[in-house]
Amino acid sequence: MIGMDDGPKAPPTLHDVAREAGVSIATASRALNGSSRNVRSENASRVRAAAAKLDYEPHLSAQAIAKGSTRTVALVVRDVADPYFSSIAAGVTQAAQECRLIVTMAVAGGSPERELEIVRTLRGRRPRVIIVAGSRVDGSGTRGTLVEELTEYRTAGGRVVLISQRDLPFGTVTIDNRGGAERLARALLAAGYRRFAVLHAQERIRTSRERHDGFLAGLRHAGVPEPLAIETGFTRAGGYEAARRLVERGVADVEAVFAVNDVMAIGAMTGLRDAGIVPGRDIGVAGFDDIDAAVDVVPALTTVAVPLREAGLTAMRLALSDEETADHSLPTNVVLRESTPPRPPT
Amino acid sequence: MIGMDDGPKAPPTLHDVAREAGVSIATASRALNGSSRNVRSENASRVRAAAAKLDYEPHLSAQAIAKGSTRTVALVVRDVADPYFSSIAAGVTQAAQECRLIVTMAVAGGSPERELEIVRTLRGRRPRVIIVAGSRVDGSGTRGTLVEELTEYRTAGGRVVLISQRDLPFGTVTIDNRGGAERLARALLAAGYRRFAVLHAQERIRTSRERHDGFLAGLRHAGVPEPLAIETGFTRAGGYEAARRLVERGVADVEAVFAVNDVMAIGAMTGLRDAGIVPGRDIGVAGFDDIDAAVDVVPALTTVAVPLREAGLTAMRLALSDEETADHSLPTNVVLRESTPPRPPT
DNA sequence: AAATGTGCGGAATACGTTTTCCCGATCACC
DNA sequence: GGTGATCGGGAAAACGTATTCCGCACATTT
Repeated sequence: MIGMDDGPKAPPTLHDVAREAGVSIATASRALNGSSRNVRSENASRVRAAAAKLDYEPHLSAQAIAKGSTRTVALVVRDVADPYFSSIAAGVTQAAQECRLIVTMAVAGGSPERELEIVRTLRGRRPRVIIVAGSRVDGSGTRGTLVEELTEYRTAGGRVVLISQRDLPFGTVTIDNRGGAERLARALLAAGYRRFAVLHAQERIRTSRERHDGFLAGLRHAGVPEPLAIETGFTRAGGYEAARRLVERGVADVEAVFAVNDVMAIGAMTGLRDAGIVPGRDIGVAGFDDIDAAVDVVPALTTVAVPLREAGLTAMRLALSDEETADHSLPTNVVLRESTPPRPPT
Repeated sequence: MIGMDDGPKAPPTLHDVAREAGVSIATASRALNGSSRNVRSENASRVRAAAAKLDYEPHLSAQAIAKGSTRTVALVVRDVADPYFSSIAAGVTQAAQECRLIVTMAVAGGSPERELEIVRTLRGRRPRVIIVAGSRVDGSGTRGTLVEELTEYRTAGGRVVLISQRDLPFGTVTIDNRGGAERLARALLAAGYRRFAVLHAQERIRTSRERHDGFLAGLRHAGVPEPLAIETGFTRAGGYEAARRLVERGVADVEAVFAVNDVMAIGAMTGLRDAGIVPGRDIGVAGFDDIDAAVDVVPALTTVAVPLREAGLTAMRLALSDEETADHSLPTNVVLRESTPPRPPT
């Protein structure tokens, strides 16, 4: 036993299995992944036995290169830890699993450059599908080359699906932000609210813009004053800060605050409360997304439910369908809760 | 142009690049990924130019098979949408990115069989590292074969790191659940609480057990009555339901509720409130994890902060270090908030 | 019984890289 | 000017699998 090498032992290959079973590797390959060709059942079972005995697992890279295609789908998101994206990821993962596909995830962190770099190196993995969720901005400079990159990938036979990114020549699944916000506005009008403040993010963030526009559209022709618009960050901290600004300015003339997403709304509620204004009693608050926390907050948050997991599922299905550039829009649902109690008519 | 095939155009290969640059593929390969060999700088730049012109991206599977190793790390979690795991995933992803590694994620969904199946097929991808976070149970039947599978993977040269799973012969990073719960118990005692209820999950869920045990240990020798133990699901719904049961039973003799994680605690708060008992005023509530929602809930939740992202980072670092089976424990921190106000001495 | 088909095993090739090995050219040194 | 070393280029082998192609044995038809 002198000189025995205890280093890494190479995993068994198809060759080993074939030898163990006493057949050629061609037969072994055919036996293990049912090809169009038949193999005598006795040989087949011997091969299977050998594979089990050696604990053989096919080398996916080798298969990929031999077959010229992989079984992976690449998902790029802005941030895994954000419930918005992780819900989408859960949907994608679930749908992929049903098709026996493996999903690999990359995190772009909100940087368009990083996003571009990721998509570029992703091509090297030759995934069957690339799904891009939540590119941060639109219309900006690097966006163009991202489109080029994806187009090139598609001409090489890949499938591309974008989530929450309209107007690009790929399959897209979008959220009905505009319609949801519009219906929310109407619901708030119906509840007796008349004077609003809107907490929104930068114009270039499309989701924020769409929700803001939709809300204004819902208010139109209702004869209510133009809402006060406050620009802030797309985060909880942004909502908090905006609420403070709102309070400083004086809040007597606003009856309800609409924040373009739930985390902002929740931050705003805390901000208002810290300033002595009780959400749901002194002022109405509404958000958008219906994240889990919306029901746990007090008062429970009025919001617009967005089927995020569903969006992931749909994206995956769209990718596997044969429509190249379908646009699939998902409906949103207004959910009224205690943060916007009906307001007695003045 | 008749008969022009507009179908998928194969992406350029190293061969194409070499031809374009007028050199051999060997030279092209050497020029593109600085090998130990030198190539004349003129040739090198011509190759680079050709690669850029053709928009060449190396086929990672081919590289993997030629080099015999990949640059991927495989992460298996129970559920991406759960903030607990997505935070860990964020940490892993970040650390991996720093090392130019790609992370692929698989979701086990809390099923040990599925987990085993995943790890098995994962071997086929020959990742450099496998990180398993939150296997659900321990000591059970399939656990054994999972260990076998991972051991085999390691003898083949792979690195294994387990998160939140002690006592297994691999690198592990664990959370100091016991200590955190113990200190939480002491803090609550110091705040004047004496009579507790503990909302916990099944015994086989290790995290739940450790936190429960730690809490009891913190209470020991304090001369307080044995806490009331209520078993329920490890989820928000479980917490809600347990709270209802607690209220039905009669809640007069409990001063504070400790739920073994935050989502349970938050569910319990809602459950209590729905029954007319106001958390933070009528009864104290504490959780564990310090998820983001803990501060947005009203009253803000007393809890034990767990460095989840950090756990992911540490796991990745541990995997890349050369200690085979180090055990890295991460500290936890008690955070007192409004859900457990100091209680006036009776 | 010859001709034709059919079922199945195996050798060989392909996939896109990296790497080893060989070979010619240039250089340094005596 | 010969000898050896160094440098860099290219041919070819290797990685592990899928698949094409060839050939053999056997069954079916005429």
